[in-house]
Parts: sequence; C-alpha cells; structure tokens
Amino acid sequence: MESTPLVAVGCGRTGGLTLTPLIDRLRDRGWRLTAQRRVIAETMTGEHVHLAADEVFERARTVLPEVSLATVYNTLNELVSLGELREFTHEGRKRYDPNVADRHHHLVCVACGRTLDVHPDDPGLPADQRHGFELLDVEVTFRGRCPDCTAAA
Amino acid sequence: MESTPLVAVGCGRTGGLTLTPLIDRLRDRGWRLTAQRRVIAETMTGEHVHLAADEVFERARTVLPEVSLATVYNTLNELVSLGELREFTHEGRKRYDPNVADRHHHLVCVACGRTLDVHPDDPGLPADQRHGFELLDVEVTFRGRCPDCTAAA
DNA sequence: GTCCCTGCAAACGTTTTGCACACAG
DNA sequence: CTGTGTGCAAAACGTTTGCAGGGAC
Repeated sequence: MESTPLVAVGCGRTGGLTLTPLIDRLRDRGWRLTAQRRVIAETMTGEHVHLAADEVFERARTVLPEVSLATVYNTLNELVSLGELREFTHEGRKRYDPNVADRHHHLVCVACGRTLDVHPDDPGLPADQRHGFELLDVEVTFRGRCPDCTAAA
Repeated sequence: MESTPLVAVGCGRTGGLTLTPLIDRLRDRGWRLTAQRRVIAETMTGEHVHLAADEVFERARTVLPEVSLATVYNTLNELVSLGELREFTHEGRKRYDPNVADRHHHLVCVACGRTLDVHPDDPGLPADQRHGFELLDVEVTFRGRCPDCTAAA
C-alpha cells in the first residue's frame, strides 16, 4: 500500500474539538470500505481511546457479529501503516490510539490500565548522552493511580 | 553441540562507582543459590544490558548447558519481583535491565534494537493534565538510529 | 468482472504451568 | 531431611498467515 502524506489537521491541542472523522478520512483516501472495516473504524473513533485488538473485536462484534478477530488485526495493522492509528504496547499487549493529529504522550493507571492522553513538555537528551544516535522520536509514559483506584484502595 | 567462545558480560564500563554485584546482593538476601541461578544472574550483570529472555537463555547455556528456558523465565520473573531487575517491553518482547539503583531511561535504535541507558531531565506533568492521578513514575524512551545503522544506510 | 477483503483454522513466537525429580540449606 | 528449584513438555497467550470464497468498486 502506498503512503499518502499525513494530513496535519489542527496541530497542537484539540481541546475536545472533534476532527475529521476517521471514516471520512479513509473514504477520501479511497480506502475500500466494507461493513467490517467501517465498524472497526467506528470503534476506534473518539478521545482517550486506547483499545487492544481483542477489545476492539468484542466491541465490534456487538455491532456486527460477522466480524473475525483476524480481520480486526489486519485492519488495525493497515490503519497503523496508513498513519491513521498509533500503536503502543502496554503490559505486553499492543494497543491502538486514534489520536494521531495531536502529538501527545500517555498517563496510565497502574491498577486498572486506564490510559489518558497528556501533553507534557518533551524532555531533551543532552548531546553528550546521544551516543551518536540520530534522534527520531520521544515516547513518554506517566504511571500513577487514577482517582477511582485511589478511592477503592 | 559445538563450543562457542565465552560471552563476555559486563563489558560496558563508564566512570561510575562500582555497585554491589547482583550475586552478592542476592546472597545477602538469602536467595537460594543454584548453578542455574548464578549463571543467569551473572549474565544479567553489567551496564547497558537489556536482554530478552531467549537471549539470556542462549548466553547462559554457553556457560552452563544444564539450564532450561523455563528456569530462565522463572528466575527473571523472580528477580523482577525482588526488585533486582527492571522489566520493559520493546517490540513485543520483554527485556530485562539490571540497572535498578540508577534511575534512568532508554535510547533505542529503531533499526537494530540496540538499547542504551540515558539520563534526561524527567518531564513534568502540569497539574491541569493529571486528571486526578497520583503520579508514581515516568518512563521515557528515545527512539533513533544508532551510528552503525546510520552508516549502513 | 476484477481485486482484494473476509472468515476460518492452523501456525507462530513468547511466556507460563504441571509434574516428578534433584539438590541446597 | 525438607523445601524449593529444576528440566521437560504441554498449554496458554497474542498475533500472523494460507486458503477458498464472497463482496466492493
């Protein structure tokens, strides 16, 4: 599949603003639209969505029982290749984040796994610690305990 | 079976102070010491050591063929529980870092997976983005291309 | 009609576990 | 001697893939 340039819609914070829906962007790109793909894309729409493949599968099948786990994996991988989803790993399971327009990091609850998008200042890496590397990206994960889990403890 | 040259562990030296070797700390804690456990612990000794379980297994078996992969997993997990190793995930595989005394983050080559310890200033998370979480930890991963892979490209 | 997307199931790589035996303390 | 660490093999996961059939364009 070829890669169309990433649409930099609304750099910076979104502040709750809804961007062009994933479905619409995909249609515009000529993505072949099937019932399964539509349901999967709709499942991945929203803010603070960080689902693992089997969670996407469970949600999708409640809407469309005629969907298989393999298709969920295939579709998620394709959306990552297209740059429409970001993939990250939490506790050994891959998770998918639809928020690609807005550069951000993650705040994870160590107790329940709930994950939120946050925007800290990116840390720098002093030149004397770069070991000759060409820096491409920084990923920051804050770990903590969410209000619900703190209350329950 | 062929005999492979002995793999040197703990070859990375920086000008830091020498800490109590892992083995000694474990003995002091009354850790039951067997040949397998000793070899695994020795494999995990050094700086910039970020091995996955099967890599630990391969290195350990060159020294002690009477070691099984299950024991490597059991031992690594126990050392993580004891707080003597840190576990992190890179590309779906768990890796283990013996550097627990020194708070640090990671610089990973996206091409070859080589991982180094680095010490950037920890990013802060503005109060208005904490979503009520009690912050416990920050994990930072820099991704880039190491000198060798840059030269090869 | 042509592709390519789909479901199914099997394969895959990693990690865990059940069990009888061996050995450190 | 006792408790627990061990090897082996099988199972448990999450993920990918091969294949025949079906649906979007």
